[in-house]
Amino acid sequence: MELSTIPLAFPAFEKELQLEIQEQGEIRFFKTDEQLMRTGQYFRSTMLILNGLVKIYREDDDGNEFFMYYLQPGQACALSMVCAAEHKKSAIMAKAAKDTEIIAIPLEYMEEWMGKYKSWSQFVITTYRSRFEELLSTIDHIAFRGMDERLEFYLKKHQETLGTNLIPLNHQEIANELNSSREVISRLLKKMEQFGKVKLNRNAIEIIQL
Amino acid sequence: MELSTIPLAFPAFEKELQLEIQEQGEIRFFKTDEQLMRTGQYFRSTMLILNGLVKIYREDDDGNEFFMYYLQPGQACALSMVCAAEHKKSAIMAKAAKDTEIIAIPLEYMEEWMGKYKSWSQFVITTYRSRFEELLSTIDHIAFRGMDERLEFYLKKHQETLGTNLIPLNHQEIANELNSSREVISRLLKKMEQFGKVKLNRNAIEIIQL
DNA sequence: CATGATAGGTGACGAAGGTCACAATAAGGT
DNA sequence: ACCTTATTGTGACCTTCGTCACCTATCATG
Repeated sequence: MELSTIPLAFPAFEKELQLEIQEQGEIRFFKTDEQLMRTGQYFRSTMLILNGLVKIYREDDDGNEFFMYYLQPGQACALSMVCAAEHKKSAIMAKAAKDTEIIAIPLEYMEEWMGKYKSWSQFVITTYRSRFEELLSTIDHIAFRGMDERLEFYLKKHQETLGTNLIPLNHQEIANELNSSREVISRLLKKMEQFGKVKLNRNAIEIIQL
Repeated sequence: MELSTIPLAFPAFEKELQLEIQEQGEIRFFKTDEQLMRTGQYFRSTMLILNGLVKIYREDDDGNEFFMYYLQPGQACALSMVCAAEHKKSAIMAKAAKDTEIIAIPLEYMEEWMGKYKSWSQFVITTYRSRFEELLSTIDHIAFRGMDERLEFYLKKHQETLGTNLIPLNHQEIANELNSSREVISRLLKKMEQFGKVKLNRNAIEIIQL
């Protein structure tokens, strides 16, 4: 299986790089809702997503969590790169949003390939770049916008990423990810329903139009 | 002058890279409080700080601003790298906090040097990495902490960066940078003064102990 | 179909922080 | 010294959001 999925998820990599990844990387599987990394962990490897979907959270000392973004096949966890390179412990959590297959690249190869494969260094740069923009937009939302707008944005993002109008989450889960409380989310969703923006079902939210 | 300041600010660069920077880069001076870039601008170059100090802000559509971090000599603006590379317009503002000298590197060299000079690609990665961490910590503060803690953190950062206990800012300026209002900052500062953490002067705050 | 268990709804209340109006102090120039 | 202006202090009030208490609706399972 590895023979086919690496070129599929990372077609831009040189053939030799793909082979090295296959040789040196360690494939791991995670079922939906399983944690790929937890806060406080040290990394000695970075993770490339082969297939599935991964949710990245920030977590503070008191256990509050906070959704940041999704990782899709062909992407890598920029945080794990940062942490691995600086020998720092993670302050993030990653959870499988679907059944997910990843390949873990040990730190030493990560560094070595930077000089050896142009497509790898390109990939690392692009990863930082896109996550950087993601973070900036996250900051905008929490700094400048209220909970109502953040909720809409959150739903929109899920709609795009999951490619469906039916978001399979309950109010409590959304509240956790926005670092808010269930009641507040319930109230705001109700208001959105009155405006015809969504339709509320048990354990799912159907997006009509945002 | 260029002959001396480039190696001084960027000692890790290869000799040839330093020479290329000097040849292709354009030196620019900014006086305290002058803007280096404004929101909405397109970049065709990235900026290296030679000396002085630069403040980086995020700005939203309604003109609210929001302090993110300082750039010191030897550092580069990661945002300008992102924007230049993606041909997107800036959503940030940069302002000289002291009289500042920078050198602007056109996009084409930025790309070319990535493959040509190991120290350059190393530098770009490190720049992303450290700004990334800066952003994460910013997110933590606005997501999980109240205004009081954010204010203390803000003052601490200024103390370290400026290397002095006398922060030359008035309440209005601080409020803008924390995206709050003058009255709130005044009240919180007063409270901190009562706790013996700071001493308030007109147009300046003296840090006693945080 | 009875009974928990889980999800969602709602009102009351409080704390944080934004806004408004205006008073009280400096600082600086003339 | 006096006037002007910029800065800071303060009380009243409002909105948003978090929290508590408790209720209702829905689902799954025996």
